[in-house]
Amino acid sequence: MNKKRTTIKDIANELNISPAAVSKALHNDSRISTKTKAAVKRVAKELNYQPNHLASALRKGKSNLVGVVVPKTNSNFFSSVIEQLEAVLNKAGYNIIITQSNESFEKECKNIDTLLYTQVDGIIASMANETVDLSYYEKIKSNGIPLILFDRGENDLNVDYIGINDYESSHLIVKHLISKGCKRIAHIGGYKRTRIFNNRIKGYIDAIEKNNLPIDANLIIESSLTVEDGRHEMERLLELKNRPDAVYVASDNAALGALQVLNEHNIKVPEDIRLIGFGNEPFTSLVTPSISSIEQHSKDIGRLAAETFLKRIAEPELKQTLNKIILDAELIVRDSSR
Amino acid sequence: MNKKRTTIKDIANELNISPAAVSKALHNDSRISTKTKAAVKRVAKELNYQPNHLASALRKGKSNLVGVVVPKTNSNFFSSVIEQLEAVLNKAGYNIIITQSNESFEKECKNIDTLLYTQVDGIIASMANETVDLSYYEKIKSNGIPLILFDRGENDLNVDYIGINDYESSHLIVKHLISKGCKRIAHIGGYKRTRIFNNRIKGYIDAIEKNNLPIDANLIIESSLTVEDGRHEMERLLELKNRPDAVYVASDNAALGALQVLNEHNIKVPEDIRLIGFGNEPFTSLVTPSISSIEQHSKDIGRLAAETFLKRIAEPELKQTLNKIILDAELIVRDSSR
DNA sequence: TATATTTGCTTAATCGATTAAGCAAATGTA
DNA sequence: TACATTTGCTTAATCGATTAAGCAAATATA
Repeated sequence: MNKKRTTIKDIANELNISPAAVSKALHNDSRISTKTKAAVKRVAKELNYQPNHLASALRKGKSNLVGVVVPKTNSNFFSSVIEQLEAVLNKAGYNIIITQSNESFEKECKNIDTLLYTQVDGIIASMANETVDLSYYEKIKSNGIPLILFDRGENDLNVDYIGINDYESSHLIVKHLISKGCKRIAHIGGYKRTRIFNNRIKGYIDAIEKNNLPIDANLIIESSLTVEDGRHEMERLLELKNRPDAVYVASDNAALGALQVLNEHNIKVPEDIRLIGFGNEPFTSLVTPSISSIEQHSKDIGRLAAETFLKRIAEPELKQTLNKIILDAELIVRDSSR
Repeated sequence: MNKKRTTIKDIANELNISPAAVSKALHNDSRISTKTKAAVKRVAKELNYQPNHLASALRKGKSNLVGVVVPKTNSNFFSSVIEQLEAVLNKAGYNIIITQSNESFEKECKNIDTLLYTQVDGIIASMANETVDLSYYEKIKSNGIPLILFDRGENDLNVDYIGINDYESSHLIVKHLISKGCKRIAHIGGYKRTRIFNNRIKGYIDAIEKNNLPIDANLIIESSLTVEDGRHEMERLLELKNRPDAVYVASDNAALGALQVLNEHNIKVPEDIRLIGFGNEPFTSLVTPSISSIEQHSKDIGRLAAETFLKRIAEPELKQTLNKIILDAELIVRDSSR
């Protein structure tokens, strides 16, 4: 077993030239003869040379690593965003380090520290539900590396952001439900402190008012949007004297929980109550009845986030400003609201 | 904005001592006085010193990064394994780089190259469905860094492996179904070339024979186990003159597809046909009827994989041998087979 | 008191690749 | 022919932290 890895020095010795010449040859420097380049590349292959990334990263002051912070990778949305990030960034010579916050603020801070410590060249993040204190994100900015937010972002940070139009999504949903004859539309939403959920709530309220329906505080609920939350809040809605005839849930998981409860109570969906989720996770089309939902264009978001990062790296003189890319959301109508 | 980061040299200058002393003080070397250590740490804090990971990694010959290769992060199984890997390895000072193969052999090879190039100290992997050629994994071994496989592994590589007892799982399932009176049990499995799926098939066949039921080749199917495959293969099973009275599907996704088809055909589950999946993904308890499945103990697998890696690092003299940790699987009985 | 040991630091080499500076030979230009 | 430029390489410094080797002062031991 060859204990030691091949270095440029080994190649240099083999050919009786200097390591510097080898380095330049491998980078196709114009001041190296074609003959030498060929020889270097041949020997490099023979000795199975693998460049030492740490050494060049140290010397060049950049690691070619991009840190990614997401709440959890097990949703189709995040894994699909990550897939695109990887595809675009790999092509540009970057690798990504993925970390999960599990929706915990504390874990998120640890992850950011870890990434900064690993000398990443930039961070692409989507915030945990819990995150309100932005000091750790300010830390990234003051470190001088690009910070790109997606989906769960925050205007106050004044950085690049890519997401969908949450406010408009709510309008799409309410309009659709009203067109189906609904008059009492409930909203099981996320917490207002998270900007995207706040936008969905605001969109919901404005759309209801715009369509001359009354606002009923009992029909507007904030939660963490887990399956369990969906179950619990749906049970509560069913206890109301005046039940809703439609429920707009701000996540597919919570919508799934709500659907279970409706099924258990033998309430017909969509006939008795119409249901709409958010995120267009694959299971929405697989459950019975299938759940209408909002497509978030995860692939576009991933691609745009990666491209935005590369743009920042290419033009570091551009000063960081709030630069939002907002994609149009799309309502996918399925059986639960037909 | 402080362009330059603080280095040990800056601290050394501030205190008029050598950089070497600073390095030792920060590592609590016994040959540095308590006074100096305190001063160094105070100044390090004042100047907001962040150690340069690349430099120490280069010098020490290790990056403290561990590469992870999985087919896709969007299942609960893999994201849960990754969560545990991260937890255990972070505690030991390692960070992880996650890559997804998307079940593509080509992508998997690229990922491995990328990880080796990034100088990871080890690789923890679960193979893509497509992977048959093991040369890339041999490349990892010949690189001298530990390789740990989990779930989708391969005996021929002679490395550490952590997984559940697939063969025994099939026995559990068949036994359970027979206890419910089933006599024609079908198996929608994965491809035999993947060891775990082959073991499930062998376990299924042996269990059927052990219970004196006839083997019917029409009831044994190989596929990629996606939702679509589950749908398609279930349709085919329903076309048989002699329909099965139970279906054991080797993945939850495919089981979900099968369940959809059964629902669409108004075939009652479990009364007419019993159904069992594999993996215990959260949605199995959420669909109607809920799907019986095999719990794979993802958290244990993640923890054990991480610990195995750390053991290899701690005792590099131990020579790589086939070292399998096989966990007992657990059958979770739900409505689809009750 | 004379010698041995310990303490607390410094010096300098090192990890491997990159790159500014420089030099000799080859080639071009007047 | 005399000088300028280009070509093709070498030398040596550098990135920042670590560490073997060494040295002087302080302390211990006989």
